[in-house]
Amino acid sequence: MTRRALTAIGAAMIPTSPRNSRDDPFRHFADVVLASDISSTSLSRLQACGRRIRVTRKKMANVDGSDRRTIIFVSEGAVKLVGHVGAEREQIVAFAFRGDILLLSAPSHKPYTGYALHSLNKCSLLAFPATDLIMSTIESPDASDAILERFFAALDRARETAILLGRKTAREKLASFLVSMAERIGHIDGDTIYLDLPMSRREIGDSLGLTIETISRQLTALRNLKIIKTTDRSKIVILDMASLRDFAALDPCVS
Amino acid sequence: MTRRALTAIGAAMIPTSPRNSRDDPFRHFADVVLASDISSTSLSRLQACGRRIRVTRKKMANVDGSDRRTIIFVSEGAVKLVGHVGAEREQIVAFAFRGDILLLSAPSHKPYTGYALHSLNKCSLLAFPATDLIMSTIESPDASDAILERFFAALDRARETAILLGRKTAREKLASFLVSMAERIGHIDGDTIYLDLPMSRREIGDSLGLTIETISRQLTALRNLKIIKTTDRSKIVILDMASLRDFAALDPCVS
DNA sequence: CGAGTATTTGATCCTGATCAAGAACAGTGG
DNA sequence: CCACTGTTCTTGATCAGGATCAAATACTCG
Repeated sequence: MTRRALTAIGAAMIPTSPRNSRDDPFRHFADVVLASDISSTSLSRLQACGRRIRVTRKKMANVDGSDRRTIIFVSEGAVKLVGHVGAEREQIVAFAFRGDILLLSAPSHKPYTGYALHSLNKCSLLAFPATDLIMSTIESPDASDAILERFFAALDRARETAILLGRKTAREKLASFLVSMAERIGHIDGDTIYLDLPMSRREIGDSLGLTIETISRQLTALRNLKIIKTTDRSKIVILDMASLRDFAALDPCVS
Repeated sequence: MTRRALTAIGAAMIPTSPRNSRDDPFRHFADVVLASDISSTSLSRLQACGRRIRVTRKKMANVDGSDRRTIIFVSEGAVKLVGHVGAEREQIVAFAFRGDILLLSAPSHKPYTGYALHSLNKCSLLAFPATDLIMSTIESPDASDAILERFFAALDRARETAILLGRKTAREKLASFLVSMAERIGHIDGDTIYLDLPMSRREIGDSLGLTIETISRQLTALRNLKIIKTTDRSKIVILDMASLRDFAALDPCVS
C-alpha cells in the first residue's frame, strides 16, 4: 500500500475537530514528545510559546527573528539540517521526520539551516524557544524527562554519525543508513520492510559524506546481492534485514 | 618571614575541609559549570548526588553500576569518549578537558567508553545522574540555563565534527583540529599560540577519521609552510593562526 | 644507557571522487 | 494521451587522496 493511499484513508477516518492530535500540531507535540496527557492550561501555555512555521525545499526555515536556542518539532513532512564547507561542499547533519524534534543553537552561533527534503514541497514545524519550553514543562517530571530523553537521543545519533563518517566504508555507510531509515520510517510486513525515502540520492550522499555516484553504485551492489529491491526512485524493499545489518557493521550492543 | 613559615600558617589557617575550588571538585564544578555562587545547602546537594571517579589510560570509566543518563565533569586531566566499528576501527567521539562536561546516555543504550588521554595517567571526574543534577538546579534559573548551554554546545560540537568528518580533506581536518585545540587549551602569548597536546598522534587520527601516518605527514606539511613549529612530541607552536584558519575551511560565521 | 614505544618518512595500493555520457523519470503544455 | 524539457539517476573510465605496508628515527622512562 502506498503512502499516499494510507494518508488518504487516515484523513477520511479522522474528523476535522482540532482536539485530535492529527490536526492540532500542539496536541500532536504533547502526545508524541511529552508523552503525557496534559491539561488544557499547559496546552495553551505551549501554544503561547510555540510558533508554527512552514518550510519548503527552497526556502530555509528562518526559524525566528530572535537569536535564541530553539526546539523544533516536525508536525508534518520531513526536514534536513545542513552545514557547509565553503560554498560547494555540504553535509547534512540531521534528518528529522514527522514527530521528531530538532535542536538548534542560537543561529548567530552555529549557522545550520533547515530545508524540506527533496520529494516534499512543504513541511509544518513548531518552533519553541528552548528555555520557554523547558520552563513550561518544569512541573511535570514526566514531560521534563521526555525532553531530556530527546536531548540525549540527539547527541547519541550525532555520535553514531561521527563513527559512521569517520570509520565506515561506503558499503557500511549505506547499509547503516538503510537500517536507520527502516527503523525510523519503515513499514514492516512480515519478513520484508518497505521504505519510501523522501530524500534524493544527493541528500543521502550529503548525509553520508559520499557522492551520488557512490550511492547509486552501492545501491545496485545491494540489489545484486538480493538484499534490497528498488522500484520507484524513492521506494526500497529490504528483503534480507539480517544481511543488511551485517553490512552495516553496527556496534553489537545496538540492536 | 620565611616561606616555610607562610606555608605553615596557611596550612594552619585552612582547615582540611576544601573550601577552595582548586581542591574541592564539587565547588570547582559549581564555579565553572553552574557559574553561580551556590549556597552551601545546594553544594551539599551536589555532593550527595555526585560521585568521584578516577580514570586511567587503560581502564575505562565504568561510570556507575546503574544504567542511567550521566553527566560527567572533568575536574582534573582530560578524557576521550570512544566508539567502535568492530574490534579494529575506533572513532573518538569527543574530547573533554579540565572543566568540560561529557554527556552519556544510559550505557546499555549506547556503549561509548571513556579513557584518559595518552599522555595522562589519571583523571579525576565527577559523575552525576543527569536527572538528579537537573532537579537539584531547578530552583536556580542561571544554573539550569548553564546546563542547557552545555547541552547545546555538546550538540553543536558533534555537528561540527560531522561536517569535518564528512566533507573535509586531511589538511582541513588537521587545521580545524589545531584551531579547536588552540581555542580550548592553547596559551596565547602575543601573536603566537602555545599548545601542549595531551593526546598521541593515534588519538588525533582517531578523532579525525585519519591514520597516524596522515597526521604526521600533514603536520610536517604545515611545518614546512611555517604555519606551525613542533618541538616535543606534544608541543606545538602556532606561528600563523590566520593561515591555519584558512586551511581549516571553517564556516565563515564561526569566528 | 638500553628497551620499548611513538613518530616520521618512503613506496605502493585501493576506495571512492571526478569526469563523461546515456537512461529513466517528473512535470508541462498541447 | 503524448511529445518536449529539465532533472535525477545509473553506469563506465580514469584519477587522486589517503590507507596500507615497511623501515628508519626519535622519544620516554626505567
